[in-house]
Amino acid sequence: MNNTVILGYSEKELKKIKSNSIDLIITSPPYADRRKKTYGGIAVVNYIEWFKPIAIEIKRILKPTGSFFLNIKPHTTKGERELYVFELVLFLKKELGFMFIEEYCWTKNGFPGKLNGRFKNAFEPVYHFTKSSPSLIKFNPLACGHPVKKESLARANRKRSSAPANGSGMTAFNTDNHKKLKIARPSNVINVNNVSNQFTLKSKHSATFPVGLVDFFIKSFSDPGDLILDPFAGSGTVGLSCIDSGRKYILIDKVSENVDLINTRINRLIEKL
Amino acid sequence: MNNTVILGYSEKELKKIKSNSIDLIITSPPYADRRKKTYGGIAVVNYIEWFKPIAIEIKRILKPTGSFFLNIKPHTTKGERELYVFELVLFLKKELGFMFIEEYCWTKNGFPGKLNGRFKNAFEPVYHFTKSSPSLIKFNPLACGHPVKKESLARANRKRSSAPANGSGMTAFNTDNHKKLKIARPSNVINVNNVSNQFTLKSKHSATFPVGLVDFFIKSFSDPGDLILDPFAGSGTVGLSCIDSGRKYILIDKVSENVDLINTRINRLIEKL
DNA sequence: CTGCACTATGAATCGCTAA
DNA sequence: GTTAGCGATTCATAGTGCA
Repeated sequence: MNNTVILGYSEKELKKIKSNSIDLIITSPPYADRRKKTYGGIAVVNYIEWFKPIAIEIKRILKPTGSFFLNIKPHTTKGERELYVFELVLFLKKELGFMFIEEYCWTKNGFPGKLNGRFKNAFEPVYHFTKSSPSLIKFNPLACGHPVKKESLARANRKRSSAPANGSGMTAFNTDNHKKLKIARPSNVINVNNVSNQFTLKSKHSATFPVGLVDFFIKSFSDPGDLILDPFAGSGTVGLSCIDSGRKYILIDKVSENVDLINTRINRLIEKL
Repeated sequence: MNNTVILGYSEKELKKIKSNSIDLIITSPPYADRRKKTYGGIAVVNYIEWFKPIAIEIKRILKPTGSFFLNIKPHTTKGERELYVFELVLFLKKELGFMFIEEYCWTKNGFPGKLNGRFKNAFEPVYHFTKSSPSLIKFNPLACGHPVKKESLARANRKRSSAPANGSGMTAFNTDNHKKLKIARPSNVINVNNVSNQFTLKSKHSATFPVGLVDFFIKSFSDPGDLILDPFAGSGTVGLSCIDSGRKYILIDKVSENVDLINTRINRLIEKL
């Protein structure tokens, strides 16, 4: 069951997947009170209950070395930001037994919008869960590292006139990381601007995450040949990232227009290669 | 009781402050399991219980038009990020009756650390609470807006050859905001790098938030002459921001070295003016 | 005045060691 | 066993001094 796009309900389709068989799961499920036309619009008060059967299957099919990334941000109601996402994260750890590793911050160019009672929203969280201790998790910390800045590198290569005043600090600039790899450790803030798909797609699907964001997690937390799953595939961005990086994918969506769109995008990418 | 620096315990000192008298409260309390030497190191399991009496007083003394900003980020334990901060935010809303307006994201240059099992931490949240509906809250949305980029302004002034294909998007560029004020609406992501205080302070106090971050909230959510409170003043950055922007301040800290440090920094700033 | 060299440090994180 | 404390690692930045 590799490189498949499935039209169906995740709560049913995930049951057909073998336990401990998926290397990485990354998804942006429908947010509460959103996408009413395509996904029915889950109410805030029902959100955890709605997500629970999905989460149980995710935990079952994820490999012990695997990671689960959840992108979700609550909307505002009458000027207040909803808090069901915090409750969901707590539920996944305390009730379902996931380990909560980290919250990443995806920063983007927010929609300018009106000068109303709040600033524009320019970030979304991505929550990172695992089944086992993080020391056992597949992790390539420098896969998405950015080049060390010129000044830092220059300083590393410069001859020291004297030892540092104390034991800390400057010693670091003589490490393999700087001198050989020239790659700096990435941070948990990932800046990828939203891209409009109005010029590339004739579709009404609102773009979820951009491919650059998905790339970051797939490259950092899986290896080529690994199997990646997105149970709410939307426009199929996860599939495109997998093709680019040599991973296999399973994409599930219950909306047939989305599945058509995914196949169109994938075929177009494959033709290019 | 204006422009005062108080040596004392916040849970006691706040009781002396009149109800509905403070325009804005911004603070970064000691995080759980941190600063054991100066603040005793509150355990994760006791954190909400510890913060509750402070929060009750904050709600009492804050004006109905006022805002309360809380900067706190949980540490990691054995590779997992703690979740007590999410529980605290839920508690403040559900049990104490605060309104939760927004989560802001402060991005900074993270501590490099070694190439272990996680990326470096380069952001902290700031949670925004109020006592009343956000439509009643004091808010200057453009106080910290940055100038509109040249290209956006050019587009706004350019004559449209045709109406936009759909109702969204381009219309925003014809607003007063762009054409008259030439100020762009700020976002909820605030990038202020940490600054070393090695040359400005001979002190062991680690700088909490930088003055640029405090400026952002004080200018956006209060007016000149307003009264600002920081119940965990630390090195007194909130006081410096108030002096710069013409606000009055009450700073409280239980560590006498911190109070000395605050007075030194304030006196030095006043001498410069 | 500009530019470059140099330094210290940041609510970091993990793992080892001593108590 | 359990925990507190300390050492090692690491990179962007701003202030300072000097050419």
